[in-house]
Amino acid sequence: MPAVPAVQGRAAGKPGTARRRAGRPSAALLDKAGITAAALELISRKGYDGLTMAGLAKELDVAPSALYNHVAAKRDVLLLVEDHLTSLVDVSDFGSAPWEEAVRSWAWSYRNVFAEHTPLIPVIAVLPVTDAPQTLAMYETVSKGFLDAGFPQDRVVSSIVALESFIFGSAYDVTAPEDIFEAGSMAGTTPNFTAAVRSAAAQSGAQGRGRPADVAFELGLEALISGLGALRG
Amino acid sequence: MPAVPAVQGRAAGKPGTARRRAGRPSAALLDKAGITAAALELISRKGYDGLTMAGLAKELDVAPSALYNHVAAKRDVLLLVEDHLTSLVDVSDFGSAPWEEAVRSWAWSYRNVFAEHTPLIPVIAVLPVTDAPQTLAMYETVSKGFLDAGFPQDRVVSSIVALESFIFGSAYDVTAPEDIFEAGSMAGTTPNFTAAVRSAAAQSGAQGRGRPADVAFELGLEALISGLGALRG
DNA sequence: ACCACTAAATGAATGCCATTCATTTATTAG
DNA sequence: CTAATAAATGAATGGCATTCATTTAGTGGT
Repeated sequence: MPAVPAVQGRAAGKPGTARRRAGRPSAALLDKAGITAAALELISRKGYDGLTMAGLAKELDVAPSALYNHVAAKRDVLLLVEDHLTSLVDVSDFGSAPWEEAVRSWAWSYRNVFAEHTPLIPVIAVLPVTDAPQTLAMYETVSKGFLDAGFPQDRVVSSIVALESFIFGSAYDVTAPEDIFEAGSMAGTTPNFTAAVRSAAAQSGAQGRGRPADVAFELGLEALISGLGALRG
Repeated sequence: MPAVPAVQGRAAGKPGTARRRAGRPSAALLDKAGITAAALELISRKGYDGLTMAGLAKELDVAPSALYNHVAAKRDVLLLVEDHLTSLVDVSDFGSAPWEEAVRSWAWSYRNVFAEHTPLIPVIAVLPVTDAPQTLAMYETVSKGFLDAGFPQDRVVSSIVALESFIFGSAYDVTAPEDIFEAGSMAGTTPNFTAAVRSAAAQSGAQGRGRPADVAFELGLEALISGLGALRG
């Protein structure tokens, strides 16, 4: 177990750098924190398509196979990233603000964080919480907020799951192109839909309303907040 | 353009079958409908991991490269499958039942169809409707339902998007393992969450309530229906 | 009737990717 | 001191989507 892992990356592989010889180095080059940081850096620079085990290894100035001493598979890397991102979600209003407001700020923050990381959503959705301590911590804070707000204990998890489902779906929506609903040559066959799309576009142009994805998210979130809020005892 | 494409598959590649010689065959072996059908068959048999271009080609008794005369990339195959699945979504209550009920049956049907096909969700979410005629047709029907129910034109699209986001997120939830929320060794540090999880499990065991994913979906859907319903003029 | 063009197939690459394994070297436990 | 373990390299491996040259068959124009 490495006590204090060495600084990682070291100006990743300058051309002239002497090749490291085989065998265990005196100080470990890798650890989970470093792998996570490098993965995030790589993702922000090249996107999720650019996140390959080979690319990650290069970022860390290490052979690809070295990564497998620390993670069993690429999925584990995604898991590390996911858990780190969850720690960025703002839960601070739980305990200090009314339930409605706490949910509102949590949900917006949660959506915004994962809108940039939608490839993780399939991973999260199936991820046992045991494997993700930060994620578990978030659930604890949110659960306490719901219980303190008077939710019956047996409705808390379902309510959170419902909100989360909406949040994940909405995160995808953020990544959609602006003109996703333009029917093009088919417009003639879909008069009602086409009119609705045009009307929404006109609205968002004239009014000071934000991006379509934000409008839909606000609409759905407020509906969920008031609908779920009615469950409180 | 093939007038009447030949029956496809033909007991896919019996060992003894003579190898087809190179060159264009008299009757086209492939078309989009056949590719779609074979893809669905393959998916249902081997799942989305088993849906490879090579596997699809084998299913159709054809060389992999032949597929590229009909689709530009694998993404196009997914698109064909997506559009076909959308045609299975039940929109029949729009026009014959009250708005609330129509939305309810549509949403359940939509979720159930895509719960088996979550790998398509990232594709759908970014898919311009022009490329998917069945999907466009669904939007038309649903839009008309909203307008007839008295929704202001400029809120229709946002409302549908909000519902869809919830539906997609909930489809993932269906695929989650039952014990996803078991905190295991960390349970001690998350008392509120752990209690809520146990309480929900007890409820669903004692009561006749369905799977957790169904409970959460119903909860969120009813909240959205009543929240969005308030927008009607 | 001929000929150029296009459509639809084969089969052989190509390059990328995650993962595995044998090997080497260093640290640690008994 | 020695055996076990940890952490690195480097060389496979097998699967994957995709491309390209080639072959054959239909089609439209003169």
